[in-house]
Amino acid sequence: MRDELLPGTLDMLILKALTLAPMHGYAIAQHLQQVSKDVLRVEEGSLYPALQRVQAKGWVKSEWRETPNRRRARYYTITAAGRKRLGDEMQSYQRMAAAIQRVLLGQKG
Amino acid sequence: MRDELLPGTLDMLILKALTLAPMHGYAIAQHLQQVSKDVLRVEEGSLYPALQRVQAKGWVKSEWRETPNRRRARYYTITAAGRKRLGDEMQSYQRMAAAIQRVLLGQKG
DNA sequence: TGCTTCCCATAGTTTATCTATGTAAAGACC
DNA sequence: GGTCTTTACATAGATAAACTATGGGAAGCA
Repeated sequence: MRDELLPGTLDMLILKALTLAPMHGYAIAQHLQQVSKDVLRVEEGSLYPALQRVQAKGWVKSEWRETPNRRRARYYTITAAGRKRLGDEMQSYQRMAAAIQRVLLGQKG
Repeated sequence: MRDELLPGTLDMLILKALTLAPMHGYAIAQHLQQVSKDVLRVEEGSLYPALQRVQAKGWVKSEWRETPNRRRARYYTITAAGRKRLGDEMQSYQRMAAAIQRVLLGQKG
């Protein structure tokens, strides 16, 4: 197991965060860390490549804006395709998480 | 999300399976698939490298034996270090799985 | 002036999994 | 006797994801 993140879940978590509001990268990381009670920590070296990834797939779009603090930041917005994708990923994830629980708890198949 | 497995969980699942009994690779794959109700499918190209990985770390040991079918197979047994490791990995996994659920369900941190 | 926080980004490495492929033996079927 | 399926192990090469390390810059505060 890695340290701060379950591999394969980052894109999903990013998309989920963006359903609440358009956000810049830094805010996404803060949000995930806060909601997860400090369990999920997204390194910048994971976050920004991931944002480029999901944008390249058409799941989010982005634009430069000014933050409330008067700083420039790239705001990401989830697209319709992104919402569709999020639904698929969540379903797949829940399926696997439930399956793993069955294995770990030693329940009968 | 990948297709058949949550990345980062395979070693843990293998170790968990081996707490039930020593098993050969093929049996481990069958066991995981069955207990997970066909959700978890471990490809051979993932399984055997993983078995070498956990053996190299000292979490399992192995020996050639004869199966009930009179075939030769390499049986893997979990070690004390492996049980310790399994406990750590399960705890870490449960922590992250719970954190991800909080994000996906939109609960407050 | 210097420190901290906010914010973006990339290069290079590591790790994990998958695809594809090869070997081989047992048993069933024809 | 020949073929197919199942059981069983293994590796090479590709792909993808995440990490470490590093760089820049602007705002605000001491």
